[in-house]
Amino acid sequence: MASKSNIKTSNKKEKRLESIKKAHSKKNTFTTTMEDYLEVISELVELKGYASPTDISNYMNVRPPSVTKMLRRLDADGYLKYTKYQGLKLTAKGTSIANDIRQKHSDLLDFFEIIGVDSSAANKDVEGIEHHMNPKTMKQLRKFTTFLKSNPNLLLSFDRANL
Amino acid sequence: MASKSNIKTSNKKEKRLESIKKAHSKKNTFTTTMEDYLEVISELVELKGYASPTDISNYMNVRPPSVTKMLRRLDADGYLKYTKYQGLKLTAKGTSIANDIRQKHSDLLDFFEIIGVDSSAANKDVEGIEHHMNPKTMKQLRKFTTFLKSNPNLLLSFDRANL
DNA sequence: TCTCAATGTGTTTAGCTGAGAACTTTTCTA
DNA sequence: TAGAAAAGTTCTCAGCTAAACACATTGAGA
Repeated sequence: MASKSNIKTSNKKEKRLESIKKAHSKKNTFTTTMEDYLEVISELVELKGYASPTDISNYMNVRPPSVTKMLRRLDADGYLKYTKYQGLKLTAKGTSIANDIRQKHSDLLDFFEIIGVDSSAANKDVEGIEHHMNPKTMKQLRKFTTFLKSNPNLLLSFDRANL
Repeated sequence: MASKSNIKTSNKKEKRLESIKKAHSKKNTFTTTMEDYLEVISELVELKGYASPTDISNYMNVRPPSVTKMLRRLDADGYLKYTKYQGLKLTAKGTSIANDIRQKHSDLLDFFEIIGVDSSAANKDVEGIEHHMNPKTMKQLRKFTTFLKSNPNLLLSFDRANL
């Protein structure tokens, strides 16, 4: 009886530990939505020097309360420094991620243009896939695109075949 | 006063209509997870002639109750015919989607192999992006891959440059 | 200084995905 | 063929993401 009871206790403890673990690991989750926010913020800063919640709300097509919530989260996770009513500033960590994703975006667009996808469709696809490409894969793609560009005759013959 | 009251009523009616609309449109949502299930099911059927909940559970890395739930959903939305304890059968609609996604998967793998992404990384990326590629983009990519394959010397010079 | 637009907060809603426990059905085997 | 084992199902619940509404607060310009 005593041992059975101990087993039960042990199971409970395990469950408790597991939920604590989950609760903590949650902190580290970085979602594609967060990535999108960082991308938009970085572009706004480049465009007009700052990024107001209202601007972000417009570009992300979400309501201002959602923006505030996300800004607090991005701040808590160290991607930017956000002081209410005072504006925000990307940290090194946030800047790095924003640059990464913007680089991916433009590299992918580049490639899609080369293979003849019209820019409207290309943009749509890129937004979907840019969050799922490993750095290694992007590196290869970049190499390949560079190679293609350095051999314009190849592209010309593809374009001819592609009529 | 009467008019104000009318406006309120009108707003309420609008909201009611909107929620009805949402309730109905919900039916049409098709998620990437559903697409994954269809893909796995289709592959299992090809492999061993049928797809049991346990098999699906293994391949999807989820517990059986989750599988049952998804099967009921896929049935309700017309992607397959599912009779409990009796097995399932993809409908034309479900087959078409499964084929589409499997085609995308292999075309993307094909391309990644050509540009020199190792198959482990390639597989991982493909799983992420296959759900986000438009048919038009895939068509162009397919054309491009075919073009490359029909000009092996191009690939050779890329491989040389890529050492 | 007062007002109004912008911004922030707390709370609620909605959806997706998944899991555990307990039960039912089917299958296997002794 | 009975009865145990395996497979499948149902019910209930939880975690997470995302967004909206209602309301409170702030601050900049008339």
